[in-house]
Amino acid sequence: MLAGPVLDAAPRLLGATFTHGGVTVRLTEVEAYAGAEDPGSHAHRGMTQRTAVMFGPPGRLYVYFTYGMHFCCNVVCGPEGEASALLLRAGEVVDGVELARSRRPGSSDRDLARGPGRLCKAMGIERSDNGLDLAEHLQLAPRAGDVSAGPRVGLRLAAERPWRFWVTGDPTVSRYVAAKPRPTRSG
DNA sequence: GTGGGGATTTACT
DNA sequence: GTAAATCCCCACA
Repeated sequence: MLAGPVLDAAPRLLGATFTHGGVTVRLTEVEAYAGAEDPGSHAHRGMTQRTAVMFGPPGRLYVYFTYGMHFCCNVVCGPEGEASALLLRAGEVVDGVELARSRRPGSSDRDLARGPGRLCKAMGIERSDNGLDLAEHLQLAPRAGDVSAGPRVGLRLAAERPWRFWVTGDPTVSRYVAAKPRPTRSG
């Protein structure tokens, strides 16, 4: 049961607070990536320089760059060598709101960290934070509300696995958008 | 050394 | 709702 530990950790992370760059966020949405066996995970093709952090010990931050302009961050949750992690998809800014606003001008408070790329931007997370030890950044807390589960977002492989978890009814949870097929540039 | 794809967001219609 | 923006990473030769 490789997926076991990650899927178990997901509900516990919801409601927890994550502090970085002077901003504190209450996590409302996460997404599980369960090791090398998971076709949707970056770790699927084995350890590379980029995914090395995922294969390392739990409790560290895995940051990656995507679509040429956005960072996304994960919390490594599985034991060392398993490469399981939870993508932090959304949260509510509960402290450092002004700093978050300055990083995301034009955004409403509700949208400050509503989405993985937005969350990283609001918190000032970037490539240099890859591998960061989260021991003093993550604070588990009692969760207000129930947890829902559903399909993952944005993936073209194994997206149907119900490994996205969110706080039921929370307004800062991102809207589900199915992966869009990309047109080939060859035409 | 080169080519193709990606765990997204934003602006415009 | 649809389209565009844009760097990095990985696989192959």
